[in-house]
Amino acid sequence: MTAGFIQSNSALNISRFTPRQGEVLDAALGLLVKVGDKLTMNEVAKAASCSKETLYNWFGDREGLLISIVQWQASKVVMPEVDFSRIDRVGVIRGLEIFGANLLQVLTSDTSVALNRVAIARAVSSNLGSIVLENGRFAMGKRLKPLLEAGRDAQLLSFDTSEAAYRCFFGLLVQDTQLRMLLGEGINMSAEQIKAHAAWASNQFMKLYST
Amino acid sequence: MTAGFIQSNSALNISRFTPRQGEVLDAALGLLVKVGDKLTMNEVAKAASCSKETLYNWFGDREGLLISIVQWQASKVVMPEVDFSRIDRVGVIRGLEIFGANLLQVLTSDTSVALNRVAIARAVSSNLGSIVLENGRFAMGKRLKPLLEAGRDAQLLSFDTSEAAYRCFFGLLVQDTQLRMLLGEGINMSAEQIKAHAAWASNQFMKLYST
DNA sequence: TTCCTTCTGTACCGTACGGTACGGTACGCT
DNA sequence: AGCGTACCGTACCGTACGGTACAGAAGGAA
Repeated sequence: MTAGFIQSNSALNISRFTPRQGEVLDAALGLLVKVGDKLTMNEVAKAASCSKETLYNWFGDREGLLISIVQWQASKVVMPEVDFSRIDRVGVIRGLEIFGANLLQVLTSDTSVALNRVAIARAVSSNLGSIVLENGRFAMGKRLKPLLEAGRDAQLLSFDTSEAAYRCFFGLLVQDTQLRMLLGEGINMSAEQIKAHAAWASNQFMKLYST
Repeated sequence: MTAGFIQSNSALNISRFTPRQGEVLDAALGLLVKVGDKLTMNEVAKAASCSKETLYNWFGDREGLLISIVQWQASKVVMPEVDFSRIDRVGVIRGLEIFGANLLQVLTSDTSVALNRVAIARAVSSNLGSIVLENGRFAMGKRLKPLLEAGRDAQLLSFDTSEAAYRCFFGLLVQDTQLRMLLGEGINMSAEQIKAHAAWASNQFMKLYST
């Protein structure tokens, strides 16, 4: 059980944005965290020291800018990658703990909260929600499932579908934390608390799914 | 293990709204479910066949109207009440199942999703989020904890705090369902699926917390 | 009847904001 | 040098929407 971090989108941090566009999107993201959905194009242009016309040339319209912000952020998130070559019970638990701590860390970050807020706010009339879902929850599932399935192959875990097992782990890990943060409750989890909770969730998960 | 339904706010369905105000709030709620946060005062007035001036007289401003909608809806939600006089292992499980099924039913309803969406959208600049939290997640905890504590008193369950146990049950029950619905994923759970999932969650919960 | 209260319907005001136009500048490239 | 491209800053337009004002209907009390 070892190793490093991988980009959440494509291998070599290739994104569809130029460096300058990245700067603009960083400024927009920072603003989004501050003011939420009431972010205006004027404010973005001012904060990024670029003209509104450039914003519209690059991103089309406000919706396109928001989508680009989400994709830009997703291209920056890194998650741990695990090595399944030599897997045992302790390795599975370690993998769950590392993955869980990282996931919880991301989900409780200001950035994630802000992006989910705006995606939820616009979910009725936009597909921003599905993009967030795709780059967030769905991408996470694809990361964890190999570990779960390796555990099952090694006769360490028992479940019908890795999807169901992932959802259960997610529930144990996140509980109502994310929703409460989205609703504005000021929850501050230290790195230690996050680690401890991820360890607890991994432990509970093993109680339910280990052979 | 028996019995009925209680109002989620005060005993006798006394709310701070007149019948006519309730009609207006019902119309507003229906509209909110349809169009989400971009609900306008003009639309509400039209849908409710009342004048804008009346809306402002009754509810102060748009924010006040939204708060009133939340409180109006909360005053209509009913949850099952359980009888703890004769409690045993089967009774605890039954209580969890009934409670869980009702909670999941509420959380996956169009109304709940719409209200949570608008509360989340405005969480940065308004206290609507805390009101939703108070009437939703928090009120639910107060309903379930007596059952959990009765189970502990009867030596059937073991946990440190009923809060932690409740959060774990919530996690097992809701998992990522609510977030995905908030983000616009069309999840339709039939009453049977909800019941089955509540039973599964109750069962898993007992594996973790029964003595 | 007259007066008062409460409500509806509509017209109106001010402003914020998405989107566009355009002049001016920096920096290539030939 | 001349030209094109890409960008900044700013002024501007149109509209949607929160909030207010007001005229008049409905009904109740005297």
